[in-house]
Amino acid sequence: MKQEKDKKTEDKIKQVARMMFIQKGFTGTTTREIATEAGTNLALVNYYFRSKEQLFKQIMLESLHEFFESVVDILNDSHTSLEIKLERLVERYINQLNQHPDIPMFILSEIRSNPEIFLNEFLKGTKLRQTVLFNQLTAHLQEKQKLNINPIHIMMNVLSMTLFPFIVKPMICHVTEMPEDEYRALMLERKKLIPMWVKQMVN
Amino acid sequence: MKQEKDKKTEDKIKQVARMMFIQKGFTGTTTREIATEAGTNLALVNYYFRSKEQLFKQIMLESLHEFFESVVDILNDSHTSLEIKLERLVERYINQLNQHPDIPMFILSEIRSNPEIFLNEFLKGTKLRQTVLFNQLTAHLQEKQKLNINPIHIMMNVLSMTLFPFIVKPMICHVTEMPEDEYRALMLERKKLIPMWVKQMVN
DNA sequence: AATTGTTTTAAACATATGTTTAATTATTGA
DNA sequence: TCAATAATTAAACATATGTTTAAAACAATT
Repeated sequence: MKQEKDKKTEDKIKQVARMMFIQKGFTGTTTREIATEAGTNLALVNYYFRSKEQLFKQIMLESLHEFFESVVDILNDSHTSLEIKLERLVERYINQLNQHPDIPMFILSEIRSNPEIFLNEFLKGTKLRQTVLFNQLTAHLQEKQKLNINPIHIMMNVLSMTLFPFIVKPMICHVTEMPEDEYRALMLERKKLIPMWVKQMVN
Repeated sequence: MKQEKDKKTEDKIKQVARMMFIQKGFTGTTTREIATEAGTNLALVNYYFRSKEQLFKQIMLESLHEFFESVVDILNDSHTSLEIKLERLVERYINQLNQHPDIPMFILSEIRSNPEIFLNEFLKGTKLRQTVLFNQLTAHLQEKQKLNINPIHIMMNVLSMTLFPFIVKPMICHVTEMPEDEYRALMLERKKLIPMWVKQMVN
């Protein structure tokens, strides 16, 4: 072991690579850029991570984990009502997205450019229909005589209204001539609004 | 002029390039692939379109036009009510998306990898706040005493619920274990559902 | 201080890819 | 038919980029 003052080069490379991959994707990022940005030598990227692809996979796995982990325990909490789950889910997701607004586009872009590998390798075993939330939602729609509405619709609406605004932020800010911080404030309002709208849908 | 039987090579190149750009993005597509796929010589891509970038810009402009044109006349029709506009907007968008489901991701990916150039060059002059729909929506919310809800929220919800499901189709089909045609059927149901949900939001 | 193992470096390698060139072939109009 | 213009081709060019190599610098242990 050598240095303690500045972060070990291995970590520095990874940290820089994460930022760049998330911002510009796998093909949009070069090993030389990573090395330069990390203030190290080009060969060290391969020395520590074997290949660009290995490095990428590590980072993608962590991003996915970060992205799903934060909500999976809410989805499967058997002690809370549907309403509470909705509120918590949206609240936590929007907080998460405010901190890491580029993660969804990062994941979606990589799915697009490599669907099979991505879905099979990274997302195997992720089953939405078996969550507590999904079952509660299904039961609730039955009670309310809304059998014509597939619960997937409602799940999709929650995800759509929560995630999509972050995905299209640059575009919306542009076509509405809205500064970024004003947009961010709007996003925070949605923590209360989305659960309210969804409740209207299912009642 | 030479051939009439098969489409002129220039058109063939463009047609093939469009498919590939939309599916795999700018950096994910090579001029050699385009040439091979079009059954022509590599140099002809540059012969007819000067550069890969020129070719891309043409295609992107057309895609954007295709994407916005189909709805801009609905947004600005001064003879229809808010309700009718919502219904028509969602209906037409979903039809459009069923035919070209990859266009949104295509546009969003390119914005991501090149935000400034994209927004300034391709989207200048697109102003959502000046549409008839936006004004009607604003007035409606005032009438209904919903001044605390920024009309942008509602616009965003319409776009979110309409577009997002197409963007995440591969992912959702995977985590819900749903075949693609079943998913497509769900999407068609949303033509009626989304306007209904949005009306609940604003009333 | 010498040995050993780790980290860092510069350079080279191999390949991919956008672009250009110069020559050849095909088409058109006089 | 023939000259001029357009279309096509194979090859070369220039550069970018992931990866590897071999040597040097460094750190730690004995």
